Amino acid sequence: MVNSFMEIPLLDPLAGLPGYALRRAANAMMAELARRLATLDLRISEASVLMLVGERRDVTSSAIGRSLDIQRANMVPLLSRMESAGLIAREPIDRKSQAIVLTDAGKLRLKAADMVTTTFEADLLERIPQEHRPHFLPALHALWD
Amino acid sequence: MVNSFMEIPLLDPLAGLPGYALRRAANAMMAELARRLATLDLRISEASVLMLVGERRDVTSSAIGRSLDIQRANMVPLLSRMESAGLIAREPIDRKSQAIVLTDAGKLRLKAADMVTTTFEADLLERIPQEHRPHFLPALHALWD
DNA sequence: TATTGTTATACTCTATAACTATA
DNA sequence: TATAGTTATAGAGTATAACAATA
Repeated sequence: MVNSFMEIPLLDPLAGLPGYALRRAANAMMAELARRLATLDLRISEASVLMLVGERRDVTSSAIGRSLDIQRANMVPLLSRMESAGLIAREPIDRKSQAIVLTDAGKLRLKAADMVTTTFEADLLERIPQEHRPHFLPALHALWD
Repeated sequence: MVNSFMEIPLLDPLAGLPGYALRRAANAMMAELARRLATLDLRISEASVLMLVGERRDVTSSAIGRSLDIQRANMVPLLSRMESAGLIAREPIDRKSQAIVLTDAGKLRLKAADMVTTTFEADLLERIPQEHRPHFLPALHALWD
């Protein structure tokens, strides 16, 4: 053993980088959210679809994808799984487009997902010291758009 | 066409959720960083390894993984690719462990990666309005650990 | 006993190209 | 012409289980 302190993670030299910290924080929080949503047999992307469709009408697969930044092609297996699970149904808008709507089971699952995410968001904010808390969402939005 | 406003992304009902905004901001920023590092033929994980190993000595594959939150098993293909690219080499510590060290080419690539990430981090911070900026890193660290 | 390095495997997310049909 | 829905495919990250060899 050349260096006996080798195994002690003294100080992460990358921790001071906002971009790196952003990635680590997002990974940690999303892993926690995924764990909680798994109790409802939902992935994060599926819960997002439920919440989005629950508040809108006549939302097509493509429109959902644009909102959530998921490509058209990747919406196909996502919505297929949700349809197989009985959470959503497709209703024709015209001969080209279909509206994604929630089934009764989907609405019920949405209620449960809303409770989980509400608790999750509250827990997340509570971890941030009060003086930093009001600045968090505005800072994120500045990066997002 | 049932709803002519269907295609207009009026207001994302999920945008107010800090967790959702955290994910979107991290995705957007990491996509941008990945794009910039790609000009150096580096992935984010590879640049992270370069920066970590560049500041330490006798760091084993397992220790790097613990620092970067990458599992042992997933370090294997990562380091293999970097070794094939001539960026790192392995030096025996004992008959069980190997130290990951930077080759000359690795040190050169690290310098380039440092310039890219320094610019990236500065650009990231500049996008955040001044009054929110000092609160960003502390808030992220509160979520991370 | 615990840890290192490794192999194998599988799942999720993401990205691109291409095609058909319809607006 | 542009858009919707789809298929196929590939890359990247991540997760678990298992194994041999060594600390």
